Amino acid sequence: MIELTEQTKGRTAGCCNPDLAPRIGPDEAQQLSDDLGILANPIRLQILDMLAQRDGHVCVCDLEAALPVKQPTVSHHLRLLRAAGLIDCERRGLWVYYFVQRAALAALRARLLDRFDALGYSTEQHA
Amino acid sequence: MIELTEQTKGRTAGCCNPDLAPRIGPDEAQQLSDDLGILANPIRLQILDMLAQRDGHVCVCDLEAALPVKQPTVSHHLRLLRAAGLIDCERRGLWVYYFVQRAALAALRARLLDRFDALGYSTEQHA
DNA sequence: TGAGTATATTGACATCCTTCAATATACTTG
DNA sequence: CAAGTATATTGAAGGATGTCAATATACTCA
Repeated sequence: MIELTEQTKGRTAGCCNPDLAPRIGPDEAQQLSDDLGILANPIRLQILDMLAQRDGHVCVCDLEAALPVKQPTVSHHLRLLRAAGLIDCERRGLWVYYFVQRAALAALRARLLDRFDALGYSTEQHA
Repeated sequence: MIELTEQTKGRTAGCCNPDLAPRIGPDEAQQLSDDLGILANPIRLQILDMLAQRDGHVCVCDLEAALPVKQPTVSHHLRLLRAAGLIDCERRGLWVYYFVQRAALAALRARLLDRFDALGYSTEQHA
């Protein structure tokens, strides 16, 4: 009689690769998921797009005027993007000017690309 | 007296680029956001990773064994990934085998990269 | 046909996310 | 300091998302 391991206990044979495991661990998966999550919102994407357009700084009232949400919502998304390190701001008098953190954006892009390539092209080159 | 347009009405001058607008419209932003959203979950990332590893098909029981969530949850995420077109499945007898849709993954990757490059490198080349 | 296994679906619950009105804070200008 | 404007924060409401127990469905084998 064969001892069943915890892994295989309760599963019949015949279909299974009992040693299958993700190459990304839970922590890395969570980190990557957070990276993607901060981008996964139409307002935030549009904000990033506008900030990237005007490499010089952009004041909040312009963003507000160009977006289909109210001022507190714009402020909310700006805060999330700032907490994620993707943008930063600078106060000039009455106005606050936001700008993209290109280094952070580039790092995020690199992380996503690494993962994506590992995902899509590990065993075959093309569909 | 100067007529105020709808755009500039209610805003003072002095800080503003009144003609600022996102290059991505609401629809495209929503689509991109959906693309990112389907990836923005640790379980789904790990599922995609495992499916990409074994290019041959993988049965659900293996996924279930390797993931820290229960069977209905695995099934739920598989359904979302399938609805997004990123994976598909095939029944063989009692078991259902899932596999990556490499073409769809490649297309998604391309869409994200396009946007990302437009975002990060429109006016300057490096941080 | 009936018992058993693999996967899917349903329904409920908790948590997070988005949004906004109301309010607070920061700053300028008179 | 007072009044006015720009932005941030708070608190609440509604919707979306993730999870699981229970159950249903699909299939195999005796």
